[in-house]
Amino acid sequence: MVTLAEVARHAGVSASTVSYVLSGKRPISDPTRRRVRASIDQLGYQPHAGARALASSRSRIIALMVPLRTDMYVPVMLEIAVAVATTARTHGYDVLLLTGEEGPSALRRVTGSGLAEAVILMDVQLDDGRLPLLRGAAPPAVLVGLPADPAGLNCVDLDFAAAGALCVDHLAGLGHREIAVVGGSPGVYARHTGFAERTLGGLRERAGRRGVGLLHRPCDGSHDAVAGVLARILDERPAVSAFVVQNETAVEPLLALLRRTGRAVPEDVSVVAVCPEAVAERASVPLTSVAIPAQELGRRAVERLFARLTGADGPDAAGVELLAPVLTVRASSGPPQGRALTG
Amino acid sequence: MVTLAEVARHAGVSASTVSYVLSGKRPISDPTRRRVRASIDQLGYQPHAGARALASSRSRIIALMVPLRTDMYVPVMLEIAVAVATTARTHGYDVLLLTGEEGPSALRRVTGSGLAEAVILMDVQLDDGRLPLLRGAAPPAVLVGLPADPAGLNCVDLDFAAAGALCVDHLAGLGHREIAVVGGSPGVYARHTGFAERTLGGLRERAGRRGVGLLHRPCDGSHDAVAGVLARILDERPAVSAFVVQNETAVEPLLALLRRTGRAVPEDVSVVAVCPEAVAERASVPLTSVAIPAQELGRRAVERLFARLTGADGPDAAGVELLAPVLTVRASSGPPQGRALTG
DNA sequence: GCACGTCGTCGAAGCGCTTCGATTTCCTGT
DNA sequence: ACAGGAAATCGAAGCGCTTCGACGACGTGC
Repeated sequence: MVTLAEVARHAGVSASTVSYVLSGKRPISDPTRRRVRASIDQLGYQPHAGARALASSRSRIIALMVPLRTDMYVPVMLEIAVAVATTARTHGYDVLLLTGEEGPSALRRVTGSGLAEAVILMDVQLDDGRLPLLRGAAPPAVLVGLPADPAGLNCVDLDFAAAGALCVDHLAGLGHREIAVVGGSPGVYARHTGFAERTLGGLRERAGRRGVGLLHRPCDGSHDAVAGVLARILDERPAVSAFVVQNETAVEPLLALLRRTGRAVPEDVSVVAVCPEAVAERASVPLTSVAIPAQELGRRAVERLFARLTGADGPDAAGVELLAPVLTVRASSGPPQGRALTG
Repeated sequence: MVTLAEVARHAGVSASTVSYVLSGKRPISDPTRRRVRASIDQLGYQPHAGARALASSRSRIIALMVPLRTDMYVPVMLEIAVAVATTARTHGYDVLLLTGEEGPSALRRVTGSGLAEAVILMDVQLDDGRLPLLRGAAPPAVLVGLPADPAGLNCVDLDFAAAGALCVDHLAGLGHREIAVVGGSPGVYARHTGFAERTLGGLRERAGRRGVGLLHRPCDGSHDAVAGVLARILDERPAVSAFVVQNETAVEPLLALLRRTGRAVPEDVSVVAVCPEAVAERASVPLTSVAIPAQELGRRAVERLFARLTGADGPDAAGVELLAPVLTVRASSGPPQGRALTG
């Protein structure tokens, strides 16, 4: 292994000079810098990460905690993770992958040992067990998701409440009066996952305001579960003319079942989804949908972290950033049967 | 921050004694050990990762390189990654997340700087650009996947060739004489992704041996793409009575299309998939399938890495480990129309 | 032509840990 | 009762890097 000292000897300068060339923290004359750079290249020098972390007490690593459960939005999770890693690299940082398994103690471990300088948490519950560790100053953190009480926390998420409202607005605008919501799996609600409840809140609020009927049913992604839920919905509210789906695995089963029971989309029923663009575009009927901007979420989370890490710890060190939802109209939504679009 | 020295002072011993208590590399008397342990707990001591890595030249970190593309088996990728992280933790290691974006140089970086002791690579291409860096001794690595020439490399993967053969055996055993293969997206083949080509090889070899007709078509996962591919297959080979699908996103579209065109599964056509169990179980018709054992792959990869890392670098330091495929019969396969099961 | 500030570089002191003798203590065998 | 060992602990020397104060060699202002 090549060390700084060897580079220094090779370039005929002191070790500290090489260090300053690398860090740019003190001015170095042009000829010297050139010489050092050449030696570095020639010897293939790579600074030792541990030594660097020890001396500078900065590891240049951030930890990313992903949920271990795989019952929800898996592709979204991976996309966020990849975006986090990519964005971190542009700042010269690497990403340590933590699973939820170890629980809150994992945070203490990587943070207390100086392994990671900061943390990004995904899949935050409304009342997450990891939150107490994060309030206040101790370790810099950004949550992807929104807990019940975000005071003193740094959060980024899609504005799911607004997303829900947007769906209702779109459908009500088309003339629908009865909407059914096919939600995430029951476990998602049992865990009080923020995004699910917030979407529901937004849907309800806006439906109430516009005088539209709303029926919500959690739903597993399996074909059978969707069939059961659909049957019950149509039984309870025969007047339902539109569905909002917030469960990507339920999308195709739902469309298939509607087709099979002779309901054309969008002529007989409209379907609006909250899901990644890729899912909406490739569905058997291209879906009118509110996109889940996975990449953007990952990127924003990292940017906020670095703002906090490098910035002057300004007044906006903490705070919530909700991305505005965007609804894209595709083929799956239209005015309800027998009615013209009323505008 | 609490240091080793403070713990030592608090316990009334020398720093080295504390270190030996922690590492167990030298015998420490029971009373002393107890005292040290108590001090550690009381002070909330956590060893500094960088210092430890510097002094011992072991970072206790392995790097995991995941593909950045999201066109293939995304949930499988995440599941492998999580299994890798979890298994690594049981050995006291953490996992650094690398994306394919940086390319081979990322390997050099994390490895050359001592950041990671070893590497696990996912989504290996038949002729992967990262392979040259890995041949021979330099840095310990395990591939999840199988390149064209695995000489000198350490690989773990499902035996996709055997999986293909197994599918043919199952269908031929039921009496099918014409099989169509709905493959991964064209990009997968263009990139010469190992598993896709190996499955195809296994399918072809066994089909040839058993005198069964085989037609292969790459296929995107979108509904329209599946529709196109299906139409062409039925056009070219009207006698096709069974499908093998190796593309989880194509599964539901295919089933929906078969239904829509009045072909019952499994009465009129059989469908066998190579996909994760979860997908097979939850499909609109539960699928006879060869499982992709994501967790197992992740776990085995890590175990092999540690065998190599800690082991005596025995003769089997390198080598290929192919997991035997398991075919589970579910509802989607049966004898072809108008024929009894011949055994 | 002399005090003074700059610029570029060097030396040395750590950062917190591991590890390798060396040292002390206490047992064992005879 | 005494040499010889084993067992338990200590001290010190790094691991490779960053960083701070210091220092020589300049140019500048009067």
